[in-house]
Amino acid sequence: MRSQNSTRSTATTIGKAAKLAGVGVETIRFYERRGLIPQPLKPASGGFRDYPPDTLAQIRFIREAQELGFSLAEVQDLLTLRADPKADCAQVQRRAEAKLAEVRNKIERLQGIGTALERLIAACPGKGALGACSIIETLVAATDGTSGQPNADHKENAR
Amino acid sequence: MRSQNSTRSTATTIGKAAKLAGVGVETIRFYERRGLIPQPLKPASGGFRDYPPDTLAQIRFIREAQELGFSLAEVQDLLTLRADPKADCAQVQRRAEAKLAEVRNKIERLQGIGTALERLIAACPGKGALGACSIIETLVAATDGTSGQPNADHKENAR
DNA sequence: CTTGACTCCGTACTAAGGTACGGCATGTAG
DNA sequence: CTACATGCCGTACCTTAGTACGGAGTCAAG
Repeated sequence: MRSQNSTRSTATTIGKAAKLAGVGVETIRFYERRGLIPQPLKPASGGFRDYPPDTLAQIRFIREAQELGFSLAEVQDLLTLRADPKADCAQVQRRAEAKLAEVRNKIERLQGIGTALERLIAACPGKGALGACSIIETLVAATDGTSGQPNADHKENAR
Repeated sequence: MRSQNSTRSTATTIGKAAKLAGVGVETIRFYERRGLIPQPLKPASGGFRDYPPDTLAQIRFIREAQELGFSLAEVQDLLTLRADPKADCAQVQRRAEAKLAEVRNKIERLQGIGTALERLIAACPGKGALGACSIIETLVAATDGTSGQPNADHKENAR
């Protein structure tokens, strides 16, 4: 039983926070150390830290961005877009636009892989041996990237 | 000055391969060790390995997929979709479809982040202090994610 | 034939992103 | 009140994905 601050909402301690955000307790502590999320101060009255929903959302965001190919450093970058109250908006806008371009680029490239997979699926007759089902060829055709032709006379580059 | 030999052009040794694929020599060796790419055998006549364009394409594909959030293990998974000549097509198709679903999911989530960024950009008046520019809030609204909170009494508590 | 750049191979080290562990403090249940 | 789960904190360890290094061997030019 608590005497002070007796709202019956069972404070979100780190363990619950971890469960709610879908990460491990240690991960939260790690993010705190890295400065990716703020560490809630423990109540002066003593006891455990209480993680606000805000921070939980932030943790989920971190994981989300990470799974989509952003490093923690980049995520931090994204986070400062909102975390810095003294940056002026124009600057934030520029950075946001840069990130947006990155995101759109990622989307396009993923669509390239998606298209390649679709073709691969379509190309397979559904049964029997394959051997000609090449995502890479399809992918290269879909996305390209300085490809080389098979059997091409490949001279150049003397050292 | 090189020999005027049309059928035989300076073999693509590992160094050139690395340059062509945009990775380091050591990375190629690492991929070989991991079984992500085949290691060309050295010519019986002695000398250096010759990397076929096929393998170069594969290396580029690996990097591509990796930057889009696939681990090397997952990339390997993608690669076996075409590398295994004795898997029957139906099975490959199933796996390809699963991967395609993953890809589409990634795209959707990226679009969520993209939308959030767009809103962030639009919301900023262009000048002045912000404080209300929150990608996370926007993002959470756009993508959501495990919106299950057991009787959360919390709203705005600490700041 | 010598030089120098490059290959080959094994082992070792690094960086990022966590995970685990041990010891003590502190809330809650029985 | 006592047990026990959980919080707190620091340090150590792990996995993934490379990088670097050292001492050979090899090729191509000068």
